[in-house]
Amino acid sequence: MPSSGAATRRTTDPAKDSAKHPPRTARGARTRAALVSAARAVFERDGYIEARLADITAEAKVAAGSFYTYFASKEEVFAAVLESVQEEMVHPQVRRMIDSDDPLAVIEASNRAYLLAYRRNAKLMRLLDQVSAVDENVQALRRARGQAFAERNAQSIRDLQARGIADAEVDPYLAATALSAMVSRMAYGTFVLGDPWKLDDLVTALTRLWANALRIN
Amino acid sequence: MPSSGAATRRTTDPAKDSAKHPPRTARGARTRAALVSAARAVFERDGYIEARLADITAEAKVAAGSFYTYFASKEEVFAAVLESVQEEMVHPQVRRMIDSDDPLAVIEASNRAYLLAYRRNAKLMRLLDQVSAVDENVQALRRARGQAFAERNAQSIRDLQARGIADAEVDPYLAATALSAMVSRMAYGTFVLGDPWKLDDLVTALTRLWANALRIN
Amino acid sequence: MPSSGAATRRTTDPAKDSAKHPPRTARGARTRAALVSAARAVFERDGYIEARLADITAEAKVAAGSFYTYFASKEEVFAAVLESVQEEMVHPQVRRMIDSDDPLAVIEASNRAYLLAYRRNAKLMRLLDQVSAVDENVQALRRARGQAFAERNAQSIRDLQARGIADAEVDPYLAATALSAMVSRMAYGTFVLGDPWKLDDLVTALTRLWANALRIN
Amino acid sequence: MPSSGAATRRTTDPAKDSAKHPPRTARGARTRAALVSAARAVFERDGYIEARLADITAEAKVAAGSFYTYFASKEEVFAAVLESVQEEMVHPQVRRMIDSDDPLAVIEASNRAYLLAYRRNAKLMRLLDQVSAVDENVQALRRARGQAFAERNAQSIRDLQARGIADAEVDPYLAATALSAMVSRMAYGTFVLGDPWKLDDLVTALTRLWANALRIN
DNA sequence: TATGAATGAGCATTCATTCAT
DNA sequence: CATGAATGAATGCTCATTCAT
Repeated sequence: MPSSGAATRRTTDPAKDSAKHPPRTARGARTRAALVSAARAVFERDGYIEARLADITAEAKVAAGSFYTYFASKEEVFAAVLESVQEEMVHPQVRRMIDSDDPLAVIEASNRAYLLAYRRNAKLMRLLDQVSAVDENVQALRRARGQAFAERNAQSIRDLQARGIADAEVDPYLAATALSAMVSRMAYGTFVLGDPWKLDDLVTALTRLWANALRIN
Repeated sequence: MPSSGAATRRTTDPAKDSAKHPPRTARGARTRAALVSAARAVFERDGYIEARLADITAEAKVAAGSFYTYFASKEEVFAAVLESVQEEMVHPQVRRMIDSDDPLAVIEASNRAYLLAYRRNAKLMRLLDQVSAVDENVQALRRARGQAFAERNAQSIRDLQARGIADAEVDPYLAATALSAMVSRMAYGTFVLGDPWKLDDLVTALTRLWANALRIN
Repeated sequence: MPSSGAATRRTTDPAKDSAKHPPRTARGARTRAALVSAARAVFERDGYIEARLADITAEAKVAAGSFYTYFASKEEVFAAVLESVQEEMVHPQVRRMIDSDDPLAVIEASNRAYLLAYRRNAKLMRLLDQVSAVDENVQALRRARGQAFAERNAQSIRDLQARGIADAEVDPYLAATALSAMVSRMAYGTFVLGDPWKLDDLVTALTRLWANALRIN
Repeated sequence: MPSSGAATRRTTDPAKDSAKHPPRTARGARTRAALVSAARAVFERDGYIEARLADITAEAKVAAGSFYTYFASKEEVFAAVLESVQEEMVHPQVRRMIDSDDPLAVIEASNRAYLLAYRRNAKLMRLLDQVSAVDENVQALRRARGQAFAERNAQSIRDLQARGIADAEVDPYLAATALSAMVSRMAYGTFVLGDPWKLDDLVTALTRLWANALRIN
């Protein structure tokens, strides 16, 4: 409402033409990048809800109106922030188990990698959690990502079951979802909420729980 | 709470007399109750952030100003809402395992009870999740509650370990936390986000994973 | 976006609940009246387009936000202004000619009355013209009013034709519309645009043209 | 223009070099033409008030800044648009009556020509009406044009009066103004507002009214 | 000349909070 | 206690206009 702002002007609302077209100039690219970077800083500092567009433009040392050259809303910059950190966001997964692999070692490595990545991006993860609670698009994005990982992990579990070294009774997809959730939630507690676990203890314990849960060996 | 660079937003004195003396008359009690009930409805409908005090007073069929007779802020009504549903909030836990119990049956019963309670209060749980992402007090409350349950479950695990029927290698408290997190997160996915698990399948699978994880038997 | 103003909040847009409910207090009634009166003054001074809600609230010596207690938009206050001057707006019409009347005298009287009323409300008429050019609702209102008068005048013409003292060849409704338009347009030119006609000359000339056009006698 | 109490809104120096020297190259001429053409399209589509310079430059496939190479403001492009359609704008008039002409036939032909021209340029006329309500220059232009036609028609009337075939009692200039207004207003109603008159009926009726009004014959 | 990014004043609108009745 | 009108700071957003390239 956005009609929002000044009086509504357009009678035809072209669905808030998103995307705004990318910068056509080097200067434009710089400004856009400054905005995305400033947005990340402000979001991480103040949280998504409290973040004011004015704070973002101030942080980017850019005029208030310039924001709208590149983004149509707070949601949109947030999406751009996510995009810009996509590789950091990559959810490390339990790699596909290969016959030759030692399953325990693979699980441990995966968990360690996941937790390290989480710790590295703890602020971002907190942010993502906040936004998910409020923005349906982000929530959907997050679910989709989670499901993709669950599916991969499910495949690993199927492999192990096929090799006869994992409990054949558990539903691979449900188990993958649940165990991933367990690890993810512990990472959240530790790195976002500040639960006082030590990384190595976490890795050891979660790996053992995970392996036990699948009755590996 | 953001230590934003932006100007202070609230003009209210932080030392504001919170807790607002309780109603002294029957009429006052009724009004207060109407506000709490309306607040819950509005919060569940619109979410915490979107909820306007005006909506709450409207829903309660009470004048806007009357709100401040009983509460000093949105946070405060929310606390009152939580208070009013405290018993529903009681987090069913894995009951202390007693020698005579069949551990598996106990775990299954606990999980089923937990999931049923979660399903019954799904709206509230979603709400709690939203508010936690935004209000530090609620977040702290939630953590405290979670830790209490974890501690109880940890004790159960210690018992099982002492009886020699659970993996002695796992840290009881960490395991309790992680497994509780797993169940809780699956409940959230299912009843809040709408993941399409069936209750019985969930109970069965989570119970098996939990039992396996502790190498029970 | 309306969206509009701050970020869009409601997911359910109840079609901009117009009407806002009338004041329930004497004070409220006074404030509302002050706003309507201020709005009229500002509209007449600055024109509809240039009028700022801030100017209106300032003129009414009322806080900016109070505007929205009674109106949802500029259009809505404008409607209230029109309502408040409804009787002044009453378009004097050519009264139904009765057998005993002297048609010429009736026409002259009607035209004089119309022109006087127009002169009295010249600012308002200018305003109405401006808004009609921009707001479809007002345009529709104006047309409806015009058509009603045309219909009455048409009936007068039919009477005269029936009595054999008006040109039977002219379409009564079309003639009524056209001759009313002629008078109205001259009033606009004179009292709004400042064409230098003298009232009596106008009355005389228009009456003669009108009577001639119908070949009265 | 409002002598509003509000702060001055435009920062532009009123002594701004209007008229912007004409294009010096062929390319410049093309760009200017594209802007004028785009402006007309946008004005007719969105109305003068709603039209954004950005829409015009977009429609012209020209950069935003290029606008100011040729025009200093929206008013100025609008003037250029009017200029570019000047011949279409030519208000067909009641041609000077020549002794040999059949006055009725001349009037009918003039009215028909006028109405046809109006129909052809209905969008433009609507636009002109809108802008007149807001821009004093355009309003003045329109009045001047109207007066010129009135003067010509007045001369025709004088001729007819001199020939003894028109009512000598009517003021030629006032009558010319009033009858022109009548026709013009009916054209507006029909072609802009959508009153359901048929062209031929209009021509017939207006011609008869006009002729009657002057007591021709 | 053309480009398109940057600017920033200007304005509408929301809503928690106060307070006279 | 209840009422509901008044308040006004806070903020998002628009768009004419400038200017470096």
